[in-house]
Amino acid sequence: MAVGVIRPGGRTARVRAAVLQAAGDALVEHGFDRLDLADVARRAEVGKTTVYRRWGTTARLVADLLTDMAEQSLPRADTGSLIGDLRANARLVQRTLVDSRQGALFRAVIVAATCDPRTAEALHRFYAVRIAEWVPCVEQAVRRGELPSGTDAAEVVRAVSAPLYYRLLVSGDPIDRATADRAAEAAAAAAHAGVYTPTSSPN
Amino acid sequence: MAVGVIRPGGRTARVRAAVLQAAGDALVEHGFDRLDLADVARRAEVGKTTVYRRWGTTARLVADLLTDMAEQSLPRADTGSLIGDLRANARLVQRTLVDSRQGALFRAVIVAATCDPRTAEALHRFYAVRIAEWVPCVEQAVRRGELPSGTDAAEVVRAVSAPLYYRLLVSGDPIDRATADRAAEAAAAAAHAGVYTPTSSPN
DNA sequence: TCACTAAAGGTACTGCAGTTCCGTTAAGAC
DNA sequence: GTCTTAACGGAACTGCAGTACCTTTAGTGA
Repeated sequence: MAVGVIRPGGRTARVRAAVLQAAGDALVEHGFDRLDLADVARRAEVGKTTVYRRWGTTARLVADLLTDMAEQSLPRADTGSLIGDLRANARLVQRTLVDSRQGALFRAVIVAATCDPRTAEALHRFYAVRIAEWVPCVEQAVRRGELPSGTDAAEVVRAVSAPLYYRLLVSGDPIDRATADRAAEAAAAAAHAGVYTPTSSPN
Repeated sequence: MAVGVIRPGGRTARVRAAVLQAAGDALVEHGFDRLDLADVARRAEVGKTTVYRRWGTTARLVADLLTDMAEQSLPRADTGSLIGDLRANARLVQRTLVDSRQGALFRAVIVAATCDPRTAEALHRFYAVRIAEWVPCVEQAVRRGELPSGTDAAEVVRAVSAPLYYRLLVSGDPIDRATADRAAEAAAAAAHAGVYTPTSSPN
């Protein structure tokens, strides 16, 4: 066998899957600050040396978890109207952040990103993928004439999520369905008013 | 002297001030994850035992730092128009988050809040104070007839900050002045459309 | 099926964050 | 001033996260 050949098949992949699963569980239970690689190894029934060798730090393990999460993207909605699509997106984000497992996981992952540049990059890629998935909703609305042409679609999608993440991380206010709907309506209203077109600057 | 008397004067206050200053410096330099109480003690020229005894953990030290920060609130603007006031607020937040010291400090403090419930409470109080400071801008706009009566003023103020914090913590997109202005305009447009009135649900 | 070696596993070690213990300093009541 | 004790300080200790080193397992080309 040739020297330096990478072996992704079988065991290696199995170990990665087990460790990422265990890492997710540990993050949900203790949060990122109490994440211990030896504990992850125990849960994954894998040698702790392996975890330290392949990932090195908790932040880089989370970065790998994120690239894994980015691959399982959820499909966007297509309700036929902008507000319907944005509301569907807002409610999806709301449900995710409120869910005890997913919410804890997202919080942990965002914290991890502030500790390591590579993890931050993985997080930004993850959200770039998620946002790109919903961009067509806004582009369709522009084509239907619901929104001014030149509207920055990605910015509209970001505007829907922003108030929900703000509550999760900053203000601590509850994230209920009404909040989600308001976030969708606010983004739609601002887009209608032409706030997200590059040229205009109303008032 | 009576038993159990608290001694806040002189030394105790001096130690607290020195430690909080040192904690801020350390947070800006290393971030919350690499915050070491022994290092803080060294910077503050204070015994490390003292820091461990009075604060115990890094998260609780940050909580104390936050209550200290909440006391030095910045005055709100009064430009005479809603969009003027909101833009002033957005630009203030933008400058704060972009500033290398303040930005790092806010990031660290938000991370710390995810690690300890008491720190989270301190963070939420801090933002409650900051938001309350700007609420009158929106209330004045309602009185001037710029916005529908019944508008949730605090929600409008939160809506201005949300996109900026979303970029800081989640998407990683740059936070420039144009972003700040757009955040202010979006909040104003949504408020105009009646999104932040409890009864209505446009569309 | 065999030979080669990438990758995993086990165990003993080390450094340092966090604790304990006890002596010292100074705030504040009288 | 003087006495009490809250609060600080130094130094030795401990437990565990992270490392080093060597052995074992199993993926893959021939």
